Amino acid sequence: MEKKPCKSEEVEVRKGPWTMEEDLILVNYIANHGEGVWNSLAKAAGLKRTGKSCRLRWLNYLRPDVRRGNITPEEQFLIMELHAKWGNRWSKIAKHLPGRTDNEIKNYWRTRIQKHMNKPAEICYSNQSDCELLLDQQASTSQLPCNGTNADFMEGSYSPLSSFSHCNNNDAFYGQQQQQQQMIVESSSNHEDNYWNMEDIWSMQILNDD
DNA sequence: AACCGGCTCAACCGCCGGTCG
DNA sequence: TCGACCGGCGGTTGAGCCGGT
Repeated sequence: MEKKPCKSEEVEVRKGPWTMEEDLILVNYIANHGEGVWNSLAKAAGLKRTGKSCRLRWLNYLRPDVRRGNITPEEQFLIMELHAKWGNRWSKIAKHLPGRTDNEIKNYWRTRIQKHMNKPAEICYSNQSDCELLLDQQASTSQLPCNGTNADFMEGSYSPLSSFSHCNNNDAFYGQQQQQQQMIVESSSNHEDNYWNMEDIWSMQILNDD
């Protein structure tokens, strides 16, 4: 009874960046068994990771409906509007941006929006015109990383769905995957052998799924 | 070409509330 | 009722990338 429970099993807990093998194991396991108790899942899948780490990796990166990069002007407007309303309630804000994670929104806010907060026009953005003012400022400083152009947005011709219309697939699940893969391919075409994208992960998962 | 500083974002940390035995 | 466990959340960190000098 002197032995502390579980301590001996905590010896080997991996931290740091996830490897492709770990991603594959996690995706494969969830595809076959679904999400469950994360600590148990980590052990059952044979991952030397904490349940928290697995959950975070799945929710922020591996989940098939995660959209990555290319925050659209409308999303930016929504983020600013909801942040003005709720403050740093990132998960609450994320619920109103399908496919976006709280972590991504949080990062986006801190790196792309917060640094401009000293500018007077950005202090109050409770309506569309305020947002347009901000977007106009950002356009002049080339700070807007998005698919749709500012001109599209200003002229009202831009639609948040239009950038993804090529993915209008009956199978929403794989449509989102394709959309995600395309974005990743477009944004990181110079990745070398040490990198991989969700196409790699999911194609391997599909192969292993039978 | 090398160095440096700023930027980005994946991942971790610590805390809190809910649930269950 | 209480303690252990778990998930969720917001804040923070650090490695890698990139552009400027």
